[in-house]
Amino acid sequence: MATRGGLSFDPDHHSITRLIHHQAKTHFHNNQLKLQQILPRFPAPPPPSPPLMDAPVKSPPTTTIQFPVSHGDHGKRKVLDEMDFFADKNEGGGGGGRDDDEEENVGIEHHRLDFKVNTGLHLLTTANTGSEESGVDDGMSSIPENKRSKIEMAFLQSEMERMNSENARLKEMLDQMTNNYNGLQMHVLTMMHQRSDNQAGGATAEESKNGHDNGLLVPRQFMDLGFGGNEEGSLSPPEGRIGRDMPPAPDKDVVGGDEPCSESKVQKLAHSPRSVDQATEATMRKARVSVRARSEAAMITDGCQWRKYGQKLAKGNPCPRAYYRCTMAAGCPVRKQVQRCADDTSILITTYEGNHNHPLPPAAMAMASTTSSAARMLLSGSMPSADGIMNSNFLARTLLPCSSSMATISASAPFPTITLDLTQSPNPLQFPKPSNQFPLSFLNPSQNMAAAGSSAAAALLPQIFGQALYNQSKFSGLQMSSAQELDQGAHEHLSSPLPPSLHQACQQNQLSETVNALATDPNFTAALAAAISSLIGGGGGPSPNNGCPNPNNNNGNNNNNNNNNGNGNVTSSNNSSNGNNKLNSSGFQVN
DNA sequence: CGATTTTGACCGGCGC
DNA sequence: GCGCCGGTCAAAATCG
Repeated sequence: MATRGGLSFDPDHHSITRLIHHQAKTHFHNNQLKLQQILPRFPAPPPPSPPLMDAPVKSPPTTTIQFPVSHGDHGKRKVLDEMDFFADKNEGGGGGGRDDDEEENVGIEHHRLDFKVNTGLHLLTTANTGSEESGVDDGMSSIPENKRSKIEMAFLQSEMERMNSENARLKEMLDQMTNNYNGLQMHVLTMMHQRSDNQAGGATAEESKNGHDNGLLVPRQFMDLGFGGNEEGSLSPPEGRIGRDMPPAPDKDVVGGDEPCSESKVQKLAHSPRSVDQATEATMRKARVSVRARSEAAMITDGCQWRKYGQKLAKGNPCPRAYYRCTMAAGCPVRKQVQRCADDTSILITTYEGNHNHPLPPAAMAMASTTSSAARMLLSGSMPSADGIMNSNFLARTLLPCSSSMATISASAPFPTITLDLTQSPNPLQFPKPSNQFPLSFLNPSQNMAAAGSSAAAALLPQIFGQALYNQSKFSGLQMSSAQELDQGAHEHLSSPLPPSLHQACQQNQLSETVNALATDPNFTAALAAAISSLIGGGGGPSPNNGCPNPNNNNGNNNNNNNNNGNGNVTSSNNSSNGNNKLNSSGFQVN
């Protein structure tokens, strides 16, 4: 490694760029030698590089070797040259800037290009891109030092650009393959699950009818990812059910939150004409999906719009619990509770209940599909038995194939609850680190990510947590008929400020990396939190709405109306993050 | 001024 | 029956 092709590589510097440079030059030199053997008609390249790099200098007339150089002499010659070598197809397509007098050389050029393409691996061939650079080597001795260094610099730059783009392409491909793999895995698992359900008599025809019990579910134009609109429609008045607008009685009936798993109610419903559906619905509505995510924000981004309707201090947790209901549609019964973990206040626990009865934006759909799938599977597994016995491992794998340890089921009543823990590290095999993956990632991973789309990351910071969840659900493969649809949705969701390439890189690479990084890299998490804080501008950062209150919740915990902490005045300090609440409600802001 | 948040009060289930 | 507790209501306050 120290020496190659007669050039010495200084191991002390460990300069990758030098190495690349050296290898490229070596390859090119070899190719040039072969060229000269095979195409004796063409004289050995006169020191072409200087003209190549220092544009204005006389360029050898029609010397074929120089031909590519003369193509796109518009300043960014490097790139054009590179493109030329790869795109002989494109070349034929009427390459801009080709002179007529050069036409006679076309055949020769193609011949030569073909040869070059066949001389080695694609990667190496591209390394030869600066074929004219060969002249760099050849004429190196006669070139002034500064010119030589210039040439080398330019070459290195072009090399790096090329490698970066290649790196991005490879990443893309790998991500797609990963997605496909996960999707297939999901399909297999869900089919197995379906079969086992059918055997156990548990997988209901209802679910199948509704198309909710397998991973092949069609998105249903974003409609009610939980139980179909039929159920919600049948149960819920079309509108005016939220908050003050809604008549009290129907609300409670519909929400059913007041009767935790009461069998009497289920039985009552079972006797009604809509018995099975209703019973399932009633139980379903009580099923809860809890998402644990490490976040300093007051609320994770799930794409929905929420309105806070209450806050209390729950027993055993000094952090207040906030109650939200979905406000994206008038009658949406979905509610969620947000509370920080008592043990680790950096963990935000979001518990969802119910199913949306309205269209959802893609980002929201991802979360909704994940949670509603979790709830459905939880119920489908738990309903037949009183204890809610089911194979949690299977469920976990089905929900989160990337990390089977991330989903846990709480057997504790009153509500069957499944917890998706996004605070744990996913299986590293699912997302190999870029640095291991791509030989050209001589940047450290964070740099790599930054290179992939740092600006995009900045633009997406408010969504990253949601995107983490989004990707999680994406890889779960639940509810989505194809990864493309999710991708599309994500593209729509992310589309605005990004150029296509960056957009795609961001979508397919960065976000998945982000998920990984979020779970694995504490530094990244910290940086992310800091960035979010700065974005929010509050600076106060980690004193979110539901952040643990100051320890002055004197009266302690167990007052009837816990939210007032006993004297009603303290609450304002508890909720001192008032300003934050506003932002929270958007559902697209991680506040 | 409408939308949202705050917050004290209220309701209902549950355990004793 | 009583108190605890989780959950919700709804008037007042706040925000944009």
